[in-house]
Amino acid sequence: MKLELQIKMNPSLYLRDPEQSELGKNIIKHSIQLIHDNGFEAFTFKKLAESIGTTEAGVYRYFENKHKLLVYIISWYWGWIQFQLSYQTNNIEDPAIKLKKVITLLSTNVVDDITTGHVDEFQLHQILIAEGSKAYLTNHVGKDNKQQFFQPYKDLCNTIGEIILECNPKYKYPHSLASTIIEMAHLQNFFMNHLPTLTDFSKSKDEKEIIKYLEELVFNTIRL
Amino acid sequence: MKLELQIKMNPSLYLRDPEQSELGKNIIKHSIQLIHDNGFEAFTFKKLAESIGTTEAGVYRYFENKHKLLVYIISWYWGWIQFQLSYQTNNIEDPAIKLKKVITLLSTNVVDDITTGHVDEFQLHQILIAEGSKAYLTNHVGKDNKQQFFQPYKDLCNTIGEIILECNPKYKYPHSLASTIIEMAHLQNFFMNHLPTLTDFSKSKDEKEIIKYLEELVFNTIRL
DNA sequence: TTTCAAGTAATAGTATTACTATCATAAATA
DNA sequence: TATTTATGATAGTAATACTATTACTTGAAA
Repeated sequence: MKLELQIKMNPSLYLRDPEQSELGKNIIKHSIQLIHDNGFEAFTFKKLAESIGTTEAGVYRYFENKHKLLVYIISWYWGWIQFQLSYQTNNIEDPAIKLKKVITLLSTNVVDDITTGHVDEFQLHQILIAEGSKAYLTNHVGKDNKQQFFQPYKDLCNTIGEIILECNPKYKYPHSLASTIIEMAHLQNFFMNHLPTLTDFSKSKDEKEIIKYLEELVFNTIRL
Repeated sequence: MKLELQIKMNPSLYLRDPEQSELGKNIIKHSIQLIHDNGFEAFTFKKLAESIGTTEAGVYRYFENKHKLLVYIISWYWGWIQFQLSYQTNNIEDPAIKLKKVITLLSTNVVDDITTGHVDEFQLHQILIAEGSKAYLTNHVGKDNKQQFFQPYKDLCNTIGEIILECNPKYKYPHSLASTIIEMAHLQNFFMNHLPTLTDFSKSKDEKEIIKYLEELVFNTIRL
């Protein structure tokens, strides 16, 4: 039996639900491919339409603009990470082990058993590293936030914050530390591969080094 | 006597040196104003030209495109921070005090004595918070890096790394910790103001809280 | 004093992007 | 069978990101 994972998305992100049609699924699939290959700036609905074999207008029936499409796939990713997290930490008692799982999960390209159809999680992880912050670094963050576009990110941050508090109930900055872990897992990876002198992992270029760095950072700050 | 601070810029960033003419200085000044007010995405050379009272072509004589202009003003900022850092830590022996100065410098809108003419450092700090990572989060990072566009950032990161090593010569991740400090000083500030549930500073919205958080993070991880 | 180059301004034009609108047709559904 | 719905095909617009051309101004060298 194959399990199908469905992640519930904020309907304000789309005009027509891309999960409900072949064209919709193709839009998601090819968006991930194209953004991964050429970056978000070079990504246009015209190129996307050509790559799918539909027209620009066809894409616009699903997504108002490319920013919402980016937020959509990023939200999907956070939902998926949230699931992975609850799955992987299920039945684990020790919060320190849970927190280590979190760090590893965020720092690694997870190879997954559970099928998610048209979504390539490896490419999505790469997109998050290079484009993730573009979802919120806009002059319309406030508006987007009011529409709950960043809820999956916030939920994840809260979940991680709770694990941090399980480790040390007196720690004062669980949310900030959670967002630091998330962002740094990605950013140190980007630096390691593109601006290596900003890190200490340039020789090995190994994600495990990032994990070690983050573990040291996190566990030293929460054990007071 | 007023001191004039001149920061040497990478000539590959511009076509004509903006420091050498009134129009050039106006381009820098109004760019900072416009990017600060409307964000980098909404910023165009046409709007810039209108705001200065010149033409689009006039701007293109100085900068090839708006990305290079962004990198220019960001590089200028890192050069300025580098100067502030050496100025403020001059004659200080204790590396821990130096490191605290670093954290405060990066987290705070510095009000400055030394005149820098047409540049508004307060607005620049805000630009760095919201747009800083867009300088390198592109599909042409590699090319830009080869042209040394990120040298001022790297220099700063090395300087901070050295201070970290003065605190603890055995610490294994001085560069990664330095880039973490820099990026988090900005990102936690952005989150505090725009996505407050990702931080623990939402009530006070006070930069001093960020400084405390970062100090705890940094000093707990380097004292092993 | 002329001239010649460098800087600036004004205007026009192009390719691409980010959309919107319209109409036809095929498939699903009532 | 009628009708809604999704898609496809085509066209068009406003804005963006440039490039090119011409002409005027100024200041320094010949």
